[in-house]
Amino acid sequence: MSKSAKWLTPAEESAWRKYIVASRRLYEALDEDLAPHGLSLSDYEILVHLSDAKDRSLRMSDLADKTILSRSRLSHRIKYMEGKGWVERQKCDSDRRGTWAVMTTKGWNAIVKAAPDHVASIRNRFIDQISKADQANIASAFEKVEKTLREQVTE
Amino acid sequence: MSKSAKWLTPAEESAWRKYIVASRRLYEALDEDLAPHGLSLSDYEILVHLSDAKDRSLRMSDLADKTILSRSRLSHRIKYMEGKGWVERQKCDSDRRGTWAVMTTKGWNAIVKAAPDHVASIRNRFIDQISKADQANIASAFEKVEKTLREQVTE
DNA sequence: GGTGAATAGTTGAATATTCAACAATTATCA
DNA sequence: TGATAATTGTTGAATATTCAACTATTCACC
Repeated sequence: MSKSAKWLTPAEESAWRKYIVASRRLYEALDEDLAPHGLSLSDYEILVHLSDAKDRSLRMSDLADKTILSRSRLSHRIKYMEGKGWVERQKCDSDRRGTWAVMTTKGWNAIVKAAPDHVASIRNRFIDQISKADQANIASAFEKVEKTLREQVTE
Repeated sequence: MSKSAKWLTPAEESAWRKYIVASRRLYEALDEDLAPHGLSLSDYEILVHLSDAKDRSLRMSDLADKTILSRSRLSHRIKYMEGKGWVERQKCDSDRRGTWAVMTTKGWNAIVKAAPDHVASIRNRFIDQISKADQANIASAFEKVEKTLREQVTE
């Protein structure tokens, strides 16, 4: 760290503050909207990635990468979701260290039921509040941020 | 919820995904950068708001609002920070239900020491990755999002 | 002035998340 | 081959956060 000790300009500070405050509140709101379905935002993400995957199955480590969850956290979470009957674990044949997380029909039903509300929630609280142009700006800006982040990790 | 069941267009979905993924990683990175100073991002925020305040003091509830932390969480956190010697609590005279959180010199030193690294971290990982124009776009877009969120709460 | 509702803040128990250690397996490579 | 390193995933303990209940005080208002 401590490359440059250059402070933020007022414009930069404003962008940063507004982004961080809105993000925190947005996350909170989406999570609340999802709560009636008995899902947290990260549980939802887990189910989404599983439902997109071939055979609705994913190796634990792939799922952890996709959801940006630590392996340990995912393990604990999957244990919980197993209890709910939303997923099952299966031993992996090709790599015997591995485990498949497999979404059940019950899990599929849970996400199908939650999805319309969740999408409406994203729309009402985020997408519909910003212009089409800003959507594009945000997409490209954050893609850049993420790309750099990815590169910086291995620096 | 469930106002409109309208799904997201590809452009909308892309904006949403890129924003959410980058945000998660960004948060993670900033938190890691701060860790060597023995601070989490929210501890840092608590100290920032205190150091900006008159007499470096804030009522617990004001501090909770500014930092977007629940009162309970703030209470626990302040207890921890009291242990570190960064803040003290003082009974409030004008409203005897109240408590002031008061930053100590030690707390001030802690944040002064951490600030340059943290700012550099925000700069390297976020601000410097986006154009000036996008900074402005992001500021206004997220301000809008936050404003709506604030209004929606009381709906 | 007194009563009931609202607010400030804390607390301990319930949950969730991180952290460090671990077993099992596979990859690397001399 | 065989030794060492790296990867996968889990576990239990440590920490952090939420949740619900609670005390104390102030506010609203008759």
